[in-house]
Formats: sequence, C-alpha cells, structure tokens
Amino acid sequence: MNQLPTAQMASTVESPVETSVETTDYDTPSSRLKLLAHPERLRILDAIRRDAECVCHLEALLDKPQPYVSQQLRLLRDAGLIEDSKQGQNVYYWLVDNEVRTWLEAVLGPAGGALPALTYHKRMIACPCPKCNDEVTRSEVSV
Amino acid sequence: MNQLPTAQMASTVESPVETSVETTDYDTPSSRLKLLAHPERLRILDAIRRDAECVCHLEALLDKPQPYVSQQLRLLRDAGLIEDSKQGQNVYYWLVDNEVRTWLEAVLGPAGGALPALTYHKRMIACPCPKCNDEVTRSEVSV
DNA sequence: AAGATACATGCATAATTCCGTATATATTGT
DNA sequence: ACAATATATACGGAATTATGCATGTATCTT
Repeated sequence: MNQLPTAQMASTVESPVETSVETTDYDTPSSRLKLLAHPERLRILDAIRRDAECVCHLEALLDKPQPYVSQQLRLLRDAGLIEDSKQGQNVYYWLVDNEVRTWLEAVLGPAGGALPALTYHKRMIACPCPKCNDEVTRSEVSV
Repeated sequence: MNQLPTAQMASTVESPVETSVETTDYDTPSSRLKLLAHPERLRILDAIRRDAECVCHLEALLDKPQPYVSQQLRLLRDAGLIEDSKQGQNVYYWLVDNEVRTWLEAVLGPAGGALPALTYHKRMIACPCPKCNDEVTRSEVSV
C-alpha cells in the first residue's frame, strides 16, 4: 500500500501536439511469448536449447504421442524459433532464435549441461535414436 | 537394428528407485508467461512497472472500455503479479512480482523513465485522475 | 519390392480464453 | 439523501487454442 506515484513529469508536457508518441509494439513479443506459455512447448525449448534433439527423444521426454510432439514442433518452427535437419530417418531440432534463448534464460535460468529428463530405462524403452543409444557426439549429428 | 545395451551396462542402474530425476516444473512458469503473452496485459505491465498508475489512466492508455481494463487487472492481481491501493475514488496498481519484472526486462528492455503512451490531449480527454491533470507529486497522492 | 520405422499433416472436437454488455459497489460532492 | 464518478464483477457468446486420432510421406532394412 506504500508504492505510490513518484514522478512529476506532467509539467514537462508543455507541447501537446506532435509529441512523437513512441508507439511500442506489444503484439510481436506477446505472440512469441504465447509459444513459451505452454508447459510442453517450454519443456521442448528447454531441452533443445542445450543441444539438438530428435523427435523420438522429445517424444520420450514429454511422454506424449508422436503427432502431439510434431504439432508443437510445427508451431515453433513456423514461428522461426527452431530449425531442423534430417539425418537418416531421424529429424533433429534445435533452437535458433537468440531472443527467445535470452527469454528462456530469464525464465528457466541458464541451460544446464546435461539433459536431466530421460532416465536410462526410459531411453532404452522409448528413444531408439542413435544419439540416445549409441555413443554419438554432437559433431556427428550436427548440421 | 540399433545396438542394444549389454546386460552389465544395465546392471550399473541397479537402483531404479529414488533416482532424483530433477523434475523441472514447467507448469508454473508457463502459467505466468500466459499472463504476459497478451498485448494489452503486456502494455499494462510495462506501464505500471515504472510507477503506479490508476485505472482511468490505463484505460486511456489502452483505449479500451473500463470493464475490459478491470478484467485484465483482475487476472494479474489474482495471479499475484500486481497490487493495488485505493486513494479516494482512484485505484492505483503497481507491479509487485520481481520475477516478472526480470522477465519484462528481458522481453521489453529496461523500463524507460517517462511513460511514453499518453499524449497531452488524450490525457485531458480521457484520464481525469489527479495524477494526470493536476500537478500532483507522489507525496500528495500517497497514503 | 515389401515391410518397418520416424516423422508430418489434416481434421474434428474439447477446452480455454477473449471481450462486450449489463449491473453492482464504493466514494465524493451537493 | 441523491447524483455523479471510479472501479469491480457477472454472465454469455465469439474466437482461439489444445489435443486426440486417422492417415500420409520419406527413409531404411531385408
């Protein structure tokens, strides 16, 4: 109840006309924030900001049906937040938008080193991609 | 077929229970991000992060009907992002959530000094509150 | 070539959010 | 007490988003 108006810049507004009103765009940031404002998409973005991940891996991570994951990926891809590359049958996705990367750091903290999400068991069961099951390094997979 | 793990590899994971999988919560941040992911709410938050503002001022800022503004304010208040205080007939709102303040800085940049939005004309027409029309200092409006 | 695997897309419905209108409440002034 | 002002809430339909399911496509294996 103590936070009260402190500024007195009213007196500085002596010329009412033609004061270039510095119209800020709130539509663009809000439409991009909308993509982060979804638990499963946020989880996806958190995963791929560390390293590219294949769809089957994300599928195991979210524990959701494959079409569900692909649909979320499509939204992120269409908005230009992520990119993908096909390696054999697998498609790897990674974060390309640096603005969003900054936002993710503000919201979730810095990207940790290792992926925290998949247990060994879950990976064996649900994610058969080479990156999960062979010892594949990032450079072999990368673009 | 992909290489399958050997039995002894599996044996290194002999205690499947209590492997703290560091379950990250994405529901909480995403539900708060949802409140930012709306152009008018974002504009409100941007306005009141600099200084407390009354409802009539925000009404002029958004150029939306008063109930509309009050409804957005309610969402933000119910989520604990903002607080309010009544001064006479006017109700002033300000940002209390510091986490969200950080997010706003990441998304919109640092809060500027002066409110950019209301022209002198618009203020005279639409915002009759003392802060807008009299030369009111913080102390006069304050508790 | 046929089947299997990994992924994408289209579509329909369910769930949620948006937002306009009507109305209620509290404060101030006459 | 009455009117005017500032703000809040209730309610409902429109618009959007979420998501399950069926199916399509490309690649790999045999």
